[in-house]
Amino acid sequence: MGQLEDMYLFSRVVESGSITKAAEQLNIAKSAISKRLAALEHKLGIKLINRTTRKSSITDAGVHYYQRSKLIMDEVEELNCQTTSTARELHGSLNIAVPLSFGVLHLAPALDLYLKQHPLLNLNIDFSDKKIDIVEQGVDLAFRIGHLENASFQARKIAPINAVFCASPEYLNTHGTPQTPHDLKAHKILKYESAAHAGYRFFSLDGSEQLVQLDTHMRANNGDFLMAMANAGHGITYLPTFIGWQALATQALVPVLENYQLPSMHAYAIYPANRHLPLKVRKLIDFLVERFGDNPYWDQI
Amino acid sequence: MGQLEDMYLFSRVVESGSITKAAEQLNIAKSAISKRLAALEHKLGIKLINRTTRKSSITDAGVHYYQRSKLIMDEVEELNCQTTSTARELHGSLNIAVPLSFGVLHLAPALDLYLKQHPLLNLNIDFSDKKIDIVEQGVDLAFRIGHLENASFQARKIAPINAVFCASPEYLNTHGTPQTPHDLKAHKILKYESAAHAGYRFFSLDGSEQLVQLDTHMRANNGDFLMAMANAGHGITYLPTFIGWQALATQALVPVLENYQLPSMHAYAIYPANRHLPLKVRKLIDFLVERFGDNPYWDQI
DNA sequence: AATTATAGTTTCCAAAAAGAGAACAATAGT
DNA sequence: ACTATTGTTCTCTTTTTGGAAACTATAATT
Repeated sequence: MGQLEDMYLFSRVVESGSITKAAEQLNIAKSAISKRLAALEHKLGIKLINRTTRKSSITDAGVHYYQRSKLIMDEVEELNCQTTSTARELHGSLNIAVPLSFGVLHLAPALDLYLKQHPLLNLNIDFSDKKIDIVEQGVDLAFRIGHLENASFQARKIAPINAVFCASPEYLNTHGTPQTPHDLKAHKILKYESAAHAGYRFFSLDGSEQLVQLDTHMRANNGDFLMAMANAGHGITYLPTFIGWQALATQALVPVLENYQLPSMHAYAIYPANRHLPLKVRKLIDFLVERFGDNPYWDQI
Repeated sequence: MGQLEDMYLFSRVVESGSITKAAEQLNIAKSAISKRLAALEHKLGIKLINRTTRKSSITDAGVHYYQRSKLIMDEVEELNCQTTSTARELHGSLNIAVPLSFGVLHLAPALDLYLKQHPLLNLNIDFSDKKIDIVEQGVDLAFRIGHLENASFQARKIAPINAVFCASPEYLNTHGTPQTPHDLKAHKILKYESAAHAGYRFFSLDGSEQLVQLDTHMRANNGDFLMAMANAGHGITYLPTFIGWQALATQALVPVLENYQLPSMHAYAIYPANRHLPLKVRKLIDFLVERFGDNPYWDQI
């Protein structure tokens, strides 16, 4: 195998953190990686990765080689696209990680369309709400909903995410309809995700702000489940419209506290902070931005 | 084989001008080149070289791919050196073409030393006075003596080349010693090379210039032969000091017309006008410049 | 126009390289 | 000390690659 392929192999080892993980991601035997890495090191005459039985650490020379290799691989990729794309379609594989609900509900149909437009692309998709390390996992593209904390990657907004407090009419009939954030304390709250943010920060329409701590009746890391529970009258949930739009449209769920807002959120496409992002990925992002836009279809009802 | 290796293969085909020549230079069967080039084109989805049975011409896409490939290969080469050289010697192969006389007399001893300093280098040397196309031949380095006409390559002066009209004492005793350029018309001239420059342009020490056409008694494209003939009393020759220095020192040959000069010449190292010249080549040039200098040993007597 | 010479392709076969899988070795964490 | 896990080594199989010669097409020659 060629030098360029060795570079790729090596970069996968570096990014995934171990030979074993790299082998899994690349779907080849770890013995192959071990051998080729050793061969590369022998050819260069210098150790790139210090290996102990339990952990590997990159050497100084390895860091340098890795960084330069990245640039070179980017250039090759770019050249291949440039040379090819004049006469050909987007092709190759698209490795993406998507959050469960948003992925199933909105990305899946969009990807279906995108792949029909570019039949030479093949898709490798991982549904999960875990916040993966895109570099370590070696994915081309992932998605985040909410806010971006660290910026160890590039990001682009693909849609605004609105959410409303809502409940089933039956529930509200029984328990009453809250008029102020404070009223929520008397209600059963169905909350998304972990204990990370224990309180909600409300902005009223006149601009004033209040923080309200709420006990939760149920907690889950899946929006569809929370919607189903709200539908079944289990309480009030703060539901993104991309999940609840249809239920809200049919009045199966009714919004409450419409005069108050919580901090706005966005859906982001995130990708490794490389110098160059492959055309197939950029095009996909463009496509999604175009499809969802500033006022996505699920908010247009 | 890897993509990078394909690039190299392709560039050799482009530079040599044909698959067959590239195969000869690379010492592999032309069938291999044909197959791999076809595979590369297939992968890119575009023809890089238009082939007819008798000649090949590069396509537009091919030109683009070639140029970009060159840059990429340079970067890889540079990276390899950088990564490697911290802990290792110069290595790899050195492909050079040298002129016959100068090569045997002065480059050979220098190369001997250089290779002893860098034992991991292996040498591939072609002695010939033909002016080869360094790109087409795929050599790393070649040498020219005289003047550079076209500049389809980079060049660096490695030594001044002086030459004097001289003859054996016996000859001068018999035929007399010329005092002016014009006097040479009465002498037997042993001339280097072809009919290219039929006349000599003399500069006298006071700066005046005169062109003298001389008939030649003997013509050869080998300086050693001309020196031997002059030694044997066959006539007057315009002999570079790098050939004649010892004969001149021992008075086996005596200079004439020392008050006149011909246009000055230099020995040049020439190399392809790439962006980056390999370290092993640059070091060799440095070494030669250092060794010969502005006043080479053959002129210090 | 027929012939010749040459450049590239194809085909077949041998050789080399690469990957899989299992056994093995080494060590960090328990 | 034990265990789990990581990387290496070994053998075997599969895949890829390269060489040789036959084949094809066409430019140059006659």
